[in-house]
Amino acid sequence: MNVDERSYRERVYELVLQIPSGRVMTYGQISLILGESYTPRTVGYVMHAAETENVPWQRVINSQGKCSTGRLTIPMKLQQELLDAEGIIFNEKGRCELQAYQWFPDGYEQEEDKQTSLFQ
DNA sequence: AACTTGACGAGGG
DNA sequence: CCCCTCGCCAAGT
Repeated sequence: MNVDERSYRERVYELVLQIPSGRVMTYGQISLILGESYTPRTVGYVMHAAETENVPWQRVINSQGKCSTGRLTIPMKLQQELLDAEGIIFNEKGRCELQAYQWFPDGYEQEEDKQTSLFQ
């Protein structure tokens, strides 16, 4: 019951489980929300075991809007295909528009000032 | 107990 | 855009 008794991994999974289909979060974003000792790298470390834990691991990508699972067991192609099936569109370079797909939990919405100042 | 290894990210060239 | 370096820290050896 106590939140602090949950393992490092479970806190990450609990957050990932909340990501709606067709939306994504980044490793850095998750680390900022969980705070303390969580860093983008450790979040990535946790996620490599996520496929066996019944969590939508494909909805976590890097800050550039790309999948980065290629080096280990999971082909990047598979992650892209799963996200494509959820309606996410990747360009030729394997990148998607984070502005369109990134999801923020309640209380962590992106500040609007930043979005309006980005004229890309 | 020391050392290595990353599903990362920001910054600089 | 791509490539490199460095900081970060849990887990595995």
